[in-house]
Amino acid sequence: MISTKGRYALRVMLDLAQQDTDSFIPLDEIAERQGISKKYLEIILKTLVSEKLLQGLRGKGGGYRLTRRPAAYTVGEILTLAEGSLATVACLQAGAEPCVRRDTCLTLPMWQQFDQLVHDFFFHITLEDLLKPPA
Amino acid sequence: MISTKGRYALRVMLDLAQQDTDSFIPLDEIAERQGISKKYLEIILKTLVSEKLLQGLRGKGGGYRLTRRPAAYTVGEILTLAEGSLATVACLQAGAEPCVRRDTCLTLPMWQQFDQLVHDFFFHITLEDLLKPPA
DNA sequence: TATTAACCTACTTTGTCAATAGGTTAATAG
DNA sequence: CTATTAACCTATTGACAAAGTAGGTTAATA
Repeated sequence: MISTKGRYALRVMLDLAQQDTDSFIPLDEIAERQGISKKYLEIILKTLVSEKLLQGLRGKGGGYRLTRRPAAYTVGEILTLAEGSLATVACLQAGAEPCVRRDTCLTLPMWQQFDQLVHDFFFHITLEDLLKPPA
Repeated sequence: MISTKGRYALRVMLDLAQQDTDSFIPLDEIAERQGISKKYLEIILKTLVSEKLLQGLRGKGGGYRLTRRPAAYTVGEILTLAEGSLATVACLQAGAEPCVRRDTCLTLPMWQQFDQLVHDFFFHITLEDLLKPPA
């Protein structure tokens, strides 16, 4: 289950991509347009800025803007960043301690296969793909 | 992210399938074998019994047993039951109130597509598939 | 120098996950 | 019959995260 953090992050990135401009767009504007709490968005954008997916500029005329072309962002990287991880089960998360049952676990191969599927799906969709009207 | 509820439910069903017997197996045994808290398992099995995936019998010689052949259970149905839902995003859950943005949402088609993928994956794996040693 | 707007720290509220505790009912064995 | 077994049932707990709030600080521009 993807939480609001991931979904909001994605919507903000798309919102910025839609504006199609090089100037900075203030958070107030984005929050209003998307109907998301301004203060809450702040927290989410912080991560996106620190990981260089967005550039932030303070003061008058400031705001946020993309650092790359929309085609150069994958949905997977945005979600992973905002959510912390896209792993389906705890034992497949990045820093997980090795599971005691991993050698005999009948379900592990299935989870691994599914994780691969999830990865392939989200890392092959770019922001640009989502901008195009659905077929 | 699948919680312990779903993962434990699946492991219990597999455990019972592995025993390959018609007699009832007490929860104590399953819990011990799987290394899961007995009391916690009770809660999970309650759901599985009420939905007829398992049959429970009280008293001496009692316990739990499958109601069908392992090939007649899909992983999807077990997970959906234990987790409540497999929906990826809130707006695609069973009783969700219709989203205000659904007509203009750029991400909705992607979530729908992903949900379909998840469904296809888990509802085409049976308990029997998992019993076979991985290739 | 006033205003704008990102940045930063801290807090609150709500809810779920995971588990525990203890009692009640039903089935069997002696 | 009665003791034992084991499912069934209700309630409670602690920990943690999700979602959002509040208010102050820094940096840029007009």
